[in-house]
Amino acid sequence: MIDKNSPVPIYHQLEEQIKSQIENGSLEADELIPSEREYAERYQISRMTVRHAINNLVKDGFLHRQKGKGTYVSKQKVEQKLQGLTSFTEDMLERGMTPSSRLLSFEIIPASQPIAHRLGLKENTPVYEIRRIRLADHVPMAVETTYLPANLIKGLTEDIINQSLYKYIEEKLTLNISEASQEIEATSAKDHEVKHLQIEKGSPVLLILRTSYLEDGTPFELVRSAYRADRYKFVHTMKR
Amino acid sequence: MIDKNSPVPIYHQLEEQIKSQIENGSLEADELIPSEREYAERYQISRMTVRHAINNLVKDGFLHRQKGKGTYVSKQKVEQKLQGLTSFTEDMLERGMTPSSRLLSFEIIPASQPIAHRLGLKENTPVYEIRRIRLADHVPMAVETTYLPANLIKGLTEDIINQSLYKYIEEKLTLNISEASQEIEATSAKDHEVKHLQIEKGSPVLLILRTSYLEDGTPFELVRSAYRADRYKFVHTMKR
DNA sequence: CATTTACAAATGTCTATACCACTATAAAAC
DNA sequence: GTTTTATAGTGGTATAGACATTTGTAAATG
Repeated sequence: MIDKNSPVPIYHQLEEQIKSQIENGSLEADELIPSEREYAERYQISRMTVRHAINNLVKDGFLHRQKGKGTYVSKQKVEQKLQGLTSFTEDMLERGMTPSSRLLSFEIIPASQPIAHRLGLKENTPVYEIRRIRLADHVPMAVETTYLPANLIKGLTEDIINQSLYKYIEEKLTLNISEASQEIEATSAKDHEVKHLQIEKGSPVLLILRTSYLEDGTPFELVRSAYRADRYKFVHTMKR
Repeated sequence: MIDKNSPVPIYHQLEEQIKSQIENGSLEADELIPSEREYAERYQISRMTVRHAINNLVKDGFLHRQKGKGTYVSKQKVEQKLQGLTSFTEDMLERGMTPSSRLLSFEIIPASQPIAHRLGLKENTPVYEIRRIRLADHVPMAVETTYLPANLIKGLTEDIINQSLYKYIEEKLTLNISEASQEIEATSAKDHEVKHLQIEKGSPVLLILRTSYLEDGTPFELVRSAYRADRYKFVHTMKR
């Protein structure tokens, strides 16, 4: 079960083991899992290592602790997936749809004041501007405009943004994407959105403005998306 | 600085101290904080205790670690507040507005199939149904319908929901609120929403459907909110 | 029988130490 | 001068033990 000589840390092995026992049902919801001391004894590992594993599972909502009693398995939530910061492509694949894009424009422009402000740049700093129609199963889903600081996200090409921008940022540029903040509102479709999304004039659209950050807090991406309200619903979870 | 005899844990004291140093600027963004060994030496505490404190701050996005180098202060995000699961009242106060409510109805009804399903109940199980108009600075902001399992959230009164429902659940019922999942979409206002929100027919509204969970994963609340799109924007952050 | 007390078991906090992997730099070798 | 090698410092993992706090139960007490 636990391989002490494996390069993968013991706490992570135990974590995965408990998680799979929850998922395959051998540990049921509301059930008390073995105590920390029992895990430690059973696998001949330290109790602190067991705590490390269990703490991670508590943080992710799989378990919850009760002092003096023990650690219980939490019920599976209805929306267990589709959380966290994802790209349009990742999002659509999760929903079981086939994502594609139609590129409207791709250029470097000087940042306007509001865009510069949100990206923490000086006005007129060069930024990539990428305008796209996003499709799901070949039907227009959203019109999207992305701004990226050209001095930070270097060497962008059409190929890269057609593949995976996040993958490029994380693997080629070795930058750590940490989090994003979003503003979500409802509006009526503007003229160009009516055209691109093939909807009636005045139809409601879901407007999402996202600012994404690297690990050190630097904003690296600003995305304005206008989604067809009849085809898209934003889903997320949040902690108390 | 650190009081070993305090009933508040050492790791928590250190956590608060570092956090306040970040907030008052004595630790600046991108700066390397003292090493774990240095904190341990300086306060004569164990390095594991220091790690406990730092890990919590990393989890909350105040710091980020880099193996072999050290631990850095992260830049403050623009939207640092207003994250996490909050009530309408908490939300409005954060936004600097004065919240109030107008109760439309408050009764116990048998749960319809869709409501029962989302709350993990059998059909016709009794649930509280609370219909309210939510106001901010005395202007209608949203119409809201809340469903609560009557067998779980016992003893509800009008007084309680006019005060703080979450406070009642957490303190009087001693239940631990853990998280919520939300579905957010844009629609056109229905007739009754037009009336209650004092908006034009066909105006866009932001529809939020929230299911809230206790620590053990039990759903305890279902809320359907229709917000005036011209006055409300939903803001949140999410981790990669 | 009811109440109090004692105890066992669980998680929570904390210590002191050890070794690993990674990074940057200084010293040594070429 | 350039390359290699050693070294020191950092966070990452792991150990073995100690005591505190909370909870439930069993035993002692009234």
